[in-house]
Amino acid sequence: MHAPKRSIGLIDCNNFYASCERVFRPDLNHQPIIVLSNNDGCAVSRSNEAKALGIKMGVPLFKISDLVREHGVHVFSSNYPLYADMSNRVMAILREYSPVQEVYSIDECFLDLTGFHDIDQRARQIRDRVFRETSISVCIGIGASPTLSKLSNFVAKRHPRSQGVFNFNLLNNKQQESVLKNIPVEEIWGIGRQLTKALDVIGIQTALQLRTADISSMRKRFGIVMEKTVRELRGEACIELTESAPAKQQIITSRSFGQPVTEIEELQDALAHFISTSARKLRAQHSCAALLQVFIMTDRFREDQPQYCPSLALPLMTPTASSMTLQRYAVAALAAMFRPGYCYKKAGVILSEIFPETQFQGDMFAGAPDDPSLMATLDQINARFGKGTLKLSQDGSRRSWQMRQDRKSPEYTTNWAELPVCR
DNA sequence: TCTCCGATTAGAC
DNA sequence: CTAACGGTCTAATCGGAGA
Repeated sequence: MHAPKRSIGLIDCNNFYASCERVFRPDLNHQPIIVLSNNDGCAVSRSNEAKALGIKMGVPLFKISDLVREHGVHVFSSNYPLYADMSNRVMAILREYSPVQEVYSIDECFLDLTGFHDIDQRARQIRDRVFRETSISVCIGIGASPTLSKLSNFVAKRHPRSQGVFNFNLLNNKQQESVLKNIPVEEIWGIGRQLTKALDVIGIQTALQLRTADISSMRKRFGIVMEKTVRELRGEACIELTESAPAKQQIITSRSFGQPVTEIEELQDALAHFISTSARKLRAQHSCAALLQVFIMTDRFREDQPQYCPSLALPLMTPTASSMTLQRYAVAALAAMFRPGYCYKKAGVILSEIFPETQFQGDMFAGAPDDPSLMATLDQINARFGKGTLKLSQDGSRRSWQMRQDRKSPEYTTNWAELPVCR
């Protein structure tokens, strides 16, 4: 007896960040748009028109400035509060269509559609409803495994004839083969640049060739991940959907600076801010951390300048989630590492060795532990009155290090103060 | 020789 | 005018240290 064939759906928003920007700027429909990464560095989302101009994913803005000027490409800084809010709206709608949802990233989610009647029809309903209620268009791929659902999503995106929905399960073997033959291996989930190169060496270039490769020799040569990928291509679901995200094992906050930083005070201010962000995330998942790592670095692209990229790991005797305690350690680490005379371009903090907070509460022999109620109060006030209402004195008084965001749209859906006013 | 651990690699978005 | 290239996260694997 083998398991009945499953129908996994993968719903992916089209050009998500660019689409979010267009929801509130309908005048930009049919115009080329790009959205930039942090610090206005690289293009990370492009409307179809921008793709048609040849703007590649991840290209730095300065390399396409001519193209942008000549074709009047509309350029936006990333507006995460807006994208996160739009994402929540889309995901809430999708959740209504299956008892099993895994939100995989800000713009895509898996739905287990196994057992539903007329799945194609249901997928089209989902797509129409999401567009009607959010103005975001999505494509839906369906397959017997998560890998096949991703692959089907790729087909749905690439072929307009599919009208945004492609169900691999409806194909006979001959049709499956002709689809897989036309998909290059690098489009398969889990096959990145390095594996593509290594597979090419042994003559595997298409999804069909990978599906028919010998499992045990693929495993021996490439490891367990590859074995699962091959099995999934054959319709055997090896990757389980996980509905609730497990607590993070590691929390990183790091940023490139808007301009080079030379003074220790500015780095201190930035690190204090990064600690606040990380510690808040830590408390939100009811954890505490036993290891703090701090790093600062110069600009690796400036080969003409001296480079210095120190980092320091501080094991914490008592695990903590207190912003104050962590800030003190971070400042001490910085003092130990800092060397004057360098142009620093980036810094960050890493919290790891993360445990549930309860595990370390009420140890009366550990000396004076951090008082969690102080941080809880701070979090509550900020939740009620807005991010940054109350913060510690180290954090964020100096702004020279902040990232560039010259072209950010208003936070239309989450901030009254940024709503454009009609007059 | 086996096991554990930190560092490195690869991938996703 | 110039200079300008992102941020988080996980899992697997590797290689050395210590049992």
